[in-house]
Amino acid sequence: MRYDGRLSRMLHVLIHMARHKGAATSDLIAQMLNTNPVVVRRTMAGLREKGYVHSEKGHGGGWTLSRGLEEMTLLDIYRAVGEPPVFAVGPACDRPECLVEQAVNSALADAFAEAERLLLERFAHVTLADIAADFDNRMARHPALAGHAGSGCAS
Amino acid sequence: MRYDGRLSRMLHVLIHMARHKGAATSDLIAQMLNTNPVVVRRTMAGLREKGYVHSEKGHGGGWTLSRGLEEMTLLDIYRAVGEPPVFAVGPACDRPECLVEQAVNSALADAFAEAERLLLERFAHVTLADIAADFDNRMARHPALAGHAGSGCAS
DNA sequence: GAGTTTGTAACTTTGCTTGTTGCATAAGGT
DNA sequence: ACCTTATGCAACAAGCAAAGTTACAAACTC
Repeated sequence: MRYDGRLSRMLHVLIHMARHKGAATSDLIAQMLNTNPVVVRRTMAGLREKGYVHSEKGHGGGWTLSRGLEEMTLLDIYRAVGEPPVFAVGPACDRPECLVEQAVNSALADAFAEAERLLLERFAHVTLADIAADFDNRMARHPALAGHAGSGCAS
Repeated sequence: MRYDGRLSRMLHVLIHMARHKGAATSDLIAQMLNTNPVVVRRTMAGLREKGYVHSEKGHGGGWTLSRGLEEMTLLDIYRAVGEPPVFAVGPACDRPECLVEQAVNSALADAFAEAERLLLERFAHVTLADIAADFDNRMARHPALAGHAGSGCAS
């Protein structure tokens, strides 16, 4: 089963936007993510609804941040992209009649709930500014890799 | 993104097998899971390789447990079904050149690693016998729902 | 008004999981 | 011996969800 990369991609974009002067067009963002502008609009729409970004049409339009990176946590963005299911494994069926299956689901659900709680709690304590700071550290060590170079990710 | 239900299904089957006299054929198991025998063989093959179950051909053949439920943990079975990825969300790309993306991946990877550690540790402490005991409790409260009734799970 | 850019709907492509079919292999029953 | 019952396995088909694509309307700037 393949990963849902929306959270990762949006974090990536938001931090780039913070370093970008003026509005970033869907086209520009799509190039950064190696995808296409329609997909960008689709995903960014969620962030706009929650008030993290703003979009403007027409000449000079595009996307801008509505607040500082220190005011956005991983949890915020996770929720804004639609709170995709965290776990890739889960119950085979939601309302099993079989009592064995109920017992199995219950055991798994307990374990997953605990892990999810830990994960989201951690998400809540990491701001995008923290990640940007980590980026600055990496940048200081490898100044050559500053830009995006359009290379993105081949995978 | 849809769940991987292999772990759940195999737990379900193993507990049924423990209550079943003699070998259970792939066909019988398939009916319990509302699937078909080939899929059962495919998945059970992993458990056989790890030594949790045994299969025999021919008349009276089928699948049998190779050890008691108290000697199998959730972790064991999770590993036997191929250690499917636990998380449904993840990095958009594995070896990003972009330093921003590296910082993002690093932040996410830390959080996921911690949650996964917690989850697997919990898995290691739950035996199938624990789940079977829970089943017995449910059974005591709802004796009418004892069997499978072939209904399985419509979803 | 001309040129940009987002917004959105509909459709196509892609990748993965599951389901299905077909046949070889092995064991038991008569 | 021969037939029936099973697993083992490979190859193919179907279904589904995410991503990509196309097309066009709406809104904004110059």
